[in-house]
Amino acid sequence: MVLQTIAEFAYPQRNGDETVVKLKDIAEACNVSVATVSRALNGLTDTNRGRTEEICRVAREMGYYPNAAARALKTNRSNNIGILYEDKMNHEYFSVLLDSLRENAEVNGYDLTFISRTDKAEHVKGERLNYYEHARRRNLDGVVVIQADFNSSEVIRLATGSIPTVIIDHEYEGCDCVLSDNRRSMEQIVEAVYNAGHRRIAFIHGEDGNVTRSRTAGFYKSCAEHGIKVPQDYVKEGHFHDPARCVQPLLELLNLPVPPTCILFPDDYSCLGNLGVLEARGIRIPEDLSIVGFDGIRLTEMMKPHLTTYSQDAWEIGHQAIRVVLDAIENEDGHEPSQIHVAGKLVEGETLGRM
Amino acid sequence: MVLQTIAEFAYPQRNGDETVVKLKDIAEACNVSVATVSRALNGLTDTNRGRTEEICRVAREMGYYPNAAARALKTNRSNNIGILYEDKMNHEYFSVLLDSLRENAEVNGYDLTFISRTDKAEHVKGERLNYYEHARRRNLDGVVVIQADFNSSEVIRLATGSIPTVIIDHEYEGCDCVLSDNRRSMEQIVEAVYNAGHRRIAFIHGEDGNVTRSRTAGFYKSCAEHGIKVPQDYVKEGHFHDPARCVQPLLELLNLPVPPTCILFPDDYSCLGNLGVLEARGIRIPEDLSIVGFDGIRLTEMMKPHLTTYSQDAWEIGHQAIRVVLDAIENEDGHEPSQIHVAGKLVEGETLGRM
DNA sequence: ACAAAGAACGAAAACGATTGCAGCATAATG
DNA sequence: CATTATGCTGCAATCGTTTTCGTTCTTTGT
Repeated sequence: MVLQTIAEFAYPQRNGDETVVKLKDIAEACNVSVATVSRALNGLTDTNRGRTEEICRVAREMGYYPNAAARALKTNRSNNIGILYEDKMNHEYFSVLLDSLRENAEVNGYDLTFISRTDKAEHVKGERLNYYEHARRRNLDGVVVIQADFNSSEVIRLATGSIPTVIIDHEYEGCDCVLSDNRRSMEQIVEAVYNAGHRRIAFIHGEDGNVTRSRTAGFYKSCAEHGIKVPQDYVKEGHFHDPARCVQPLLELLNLPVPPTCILFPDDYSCLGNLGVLEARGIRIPEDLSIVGFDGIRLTEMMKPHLTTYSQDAWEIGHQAIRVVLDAIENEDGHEPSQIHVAGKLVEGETLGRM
Repeated sequence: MVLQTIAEFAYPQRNGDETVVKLKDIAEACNVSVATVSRALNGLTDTNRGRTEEICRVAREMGYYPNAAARALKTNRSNNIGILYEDKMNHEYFSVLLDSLRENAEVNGYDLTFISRTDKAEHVKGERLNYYEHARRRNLDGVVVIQADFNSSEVIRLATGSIPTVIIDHEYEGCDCVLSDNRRSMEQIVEAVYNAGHRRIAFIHGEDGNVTRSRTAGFYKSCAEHGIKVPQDYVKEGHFHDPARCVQPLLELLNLPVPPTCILFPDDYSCLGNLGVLEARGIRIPEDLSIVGFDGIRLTEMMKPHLTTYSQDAWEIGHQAIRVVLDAIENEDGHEPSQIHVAGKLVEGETLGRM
């Protein structure tokens, strides 16, 4: 079956049509110079209308596509945007983000390339190439930093270098960045929990960092605004995407003399992964305890009961990131660094009960 | 705090060090010709030992890195490998695979670029660029197809074209491909289930395709080998990564006069997502029913009870894919197309009970 | 000591595109 | 009709490398 399909489409002249069409070929076919062809294909103004159309037609017929390397060499533009991330990307948020970046770059005619740090050049053998040099070497037009050690000199070098760079989920002063609006999202969550009647709200946050600080700030602020006084032992440190390291704080909360009626988790994973702990103690969700996750991973919708969580708009973040970096690239002079906060939205599941 | 850090590393001469060092600069500094510098840096033989070392030293000191575009133009090699995937990549398997590809490419001095199909060129405006042309145009040295419509003429064009291509999880005759050994993995699962004492084993498989066929074949084969006669209505069609579309077949199985004692799901998602259905009917896992997933996503370890599943070795698949495509690239003539099957391993959770 | 071989290097031609400049028509203007 | 403006076009330089080929100078063998 499959073989049939292949045969059907097979290209017997496997090497036959491998000649690459270049400007020169079109020029000869049209009896004009390469310069004219180049101008015509690039849609420059000073070209004869009729001839331009003919050249374009012939180019299409001959299957012409510009050689990216030659063009990059000459114009110093690669139509390529670098993606920097250091750790593994085993998180749905990143997957969606990456998809978004790719698609948004694509519609603008840009490709995405991962920035690595190795190089085969002899004279630097063994040495690690720094990100910035790598980006320069690859003629990248811009860079999107998805996830990295934001305090490393390397990343800062990149952000302050001459290549347009946008940072995701971290703030550098004077640099372009796009962030999930962590502060506001916590506020929204607290608001919803409050509206459901809860007054004893606990928060297990992730490890220290930008994200955690924003969320914690949002949590306290919103509680204060609703007149809730948060006991000190209602806020515990857990760990992102690591249920095992959230067990301890969770148990501490449950064992409190006056335990919370609702617990906010650092993310969906650490929440879902601890359902077993709750079940083991005979705690019913949401009758006995309400829980709220964060991220809105797909599984939260599939499970019973649906997890109440907060969906970060990873797609929009990617969209904005590309928009900003393209502006920096194509609008070189007039570009003003901007810090964009992207809001997500609460996903109403079934684990937040009314009190 | 963050600002401090930035200030610390700040590069006040934000444009000062932006001059790019090229061969010519090194040549002048060393009083030799560019040709010599090029040869020295590339480690060619016909160069003086002492001078070569000096040139390398100077190059390093001046912070030289070759211009990728110029090199690509001249050598017709970009040190760039294309990645093709069409759908969204919201699946852990793909994330790991991508990470693996990236890292394995990186240690070999290659970068990864996504293949898209748009282009800004005037004469093709509006028309979709086909994958093959895009790959050529970008001077990609090789392509890894992660996920695509394998029956489309475009993909086949790519696989049969002159650019080294390796296909993941699909078989084309005469083409390089790396696959999860779906057949064998099902056999291993059935074996484990059999050893746990089960004789009434049902299988909900995913939608039709290569993967499903291999798994189904493995299922039947292994059952036969163990002397199990599989009733026709023990094998149902479900859908990958879509719990909702697995509910129907699941219910049909549960309502059977002689229901199975163990159900194999197409993947972890469709399994986990249906735990609620089972719970709603008061079915205890694994006392009343054993279930087995597929994929080994992280959440399966975090949940209680741990899901018994089968972990595909995505990392190894990526490793092999890069190995194969690099061989095809660098060993152009002597390369023999190979079909590599990568085995995974059973993850013993707690949802497979003894009968 | 002399021819042949070998080692190391430089000059220059590519690679395929873009673009400033000059030229040559033709059209517009006085 | 002479002059200037305008619209297209081609020539050639250029981007930063790699690589062929020839030259020079040193080494080796007899």
